[in-house]
Amino acid sequence: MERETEEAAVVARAERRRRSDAAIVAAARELFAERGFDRTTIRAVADRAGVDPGLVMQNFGSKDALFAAAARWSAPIEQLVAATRDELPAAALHHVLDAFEDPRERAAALALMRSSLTHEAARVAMRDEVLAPAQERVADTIGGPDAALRAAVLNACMLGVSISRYLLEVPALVDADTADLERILLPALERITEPIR
Amino acid sequence: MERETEEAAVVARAERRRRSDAAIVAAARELFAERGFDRTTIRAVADRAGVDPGLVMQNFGSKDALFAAAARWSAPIEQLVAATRDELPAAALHHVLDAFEDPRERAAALALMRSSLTHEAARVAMRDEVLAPAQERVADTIGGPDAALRAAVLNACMLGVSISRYLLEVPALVDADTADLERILLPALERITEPIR
DNA sequence: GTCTATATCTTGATAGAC
DNA sequence: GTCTATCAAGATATAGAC
Repeated sequence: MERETEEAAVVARAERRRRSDAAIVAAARELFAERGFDRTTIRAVADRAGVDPGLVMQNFGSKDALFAAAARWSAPIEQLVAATRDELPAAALHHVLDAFEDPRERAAALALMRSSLTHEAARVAMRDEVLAPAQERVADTIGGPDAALRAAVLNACMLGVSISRYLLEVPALVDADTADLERILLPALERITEPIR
Repeated sequence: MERETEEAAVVARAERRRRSDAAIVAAARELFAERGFDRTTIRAVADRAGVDPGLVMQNFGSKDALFAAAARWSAPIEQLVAATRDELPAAALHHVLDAFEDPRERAAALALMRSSLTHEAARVAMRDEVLAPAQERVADTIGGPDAALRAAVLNACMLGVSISRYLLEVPALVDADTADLERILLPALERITEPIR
């Protein structure tokens, strides 16, 4: 009997730990997304998660490690690899816009994006783990001598629209819906991915 | 004679003040461009300018005021208003790229751009004093119901390319020269500014 | 597992000597 | 005009009690 209660205690402890960590990561994601890395404090994360600041350090080790756990953004690139050249512009557009639909993914994406200009780890993650894989897939589908540059420009345009819409909050882009963006953006993206004349 | 030496002293004092301020603003511009608002300290600015930290506060009052003096970016929009609809894509492209040629303007532009995602004053300045005026001029030239949105998307793409190239340092964009960017980007921008079919 | 207390550092800003 | 000295606030991180 003693054995069982011990096991139960271990399970309960692990469960509590799991819940605490989940709450901490969720709170960190939100705050990093709202304020960026530098202006987000361990204390503020602990407050929002309803735990003690010391616990955050205990469980994650450092602020940088917490950021890495919270701002990891892995947009699924299946739709990107599956797309033919003709489908590429629409696939790229929705590849990005879809990321801002699911609240969790949205917060993680915003956290990484907002910090990518002022936090070195975020910049490298954005460039090498988010943009580079997408660029590679797109370049493969485009082909030709300028493929890498064309894919990079396509990426850059989608990034600029995302930043303007979700971070800078440019009115015209905030007010626009998905259909508006498709109507204006798709023809332009087609000119980037189209075969060399 | 006493009068004249007094005047000379005043002039010399004003001259020294002018030089100190210029050195401080130049140093601040560089550091804000390199590290952003939060990671730039008054002490670091003073060090690079070769003056005392106290002098920076004395002459500018606050870190925010120093940022406003250093990161003010007023890209000339004459070429943008003068452009016809056909000339608009090229004018918009060079409107941006030219800003990164002159070292002083480049540093001021980078300072504002880098901080615009994490510093509220920089975000508002970027949105309302840099993007909005350009958007207005472009929209006027484009005309039609979607003019504002089209102009905003054009702005966003140029911003995304600038951020990817100068801040994130995406290799394919860093390696590209002006001619490369024109070749890839211009046809795409034309699709944004062209008349409704 | 969780929290308290605190060490250590760094910041923006101020007061006053020179 | 410029610099020295210092304040007060806030940060991350650590050690140890519970």
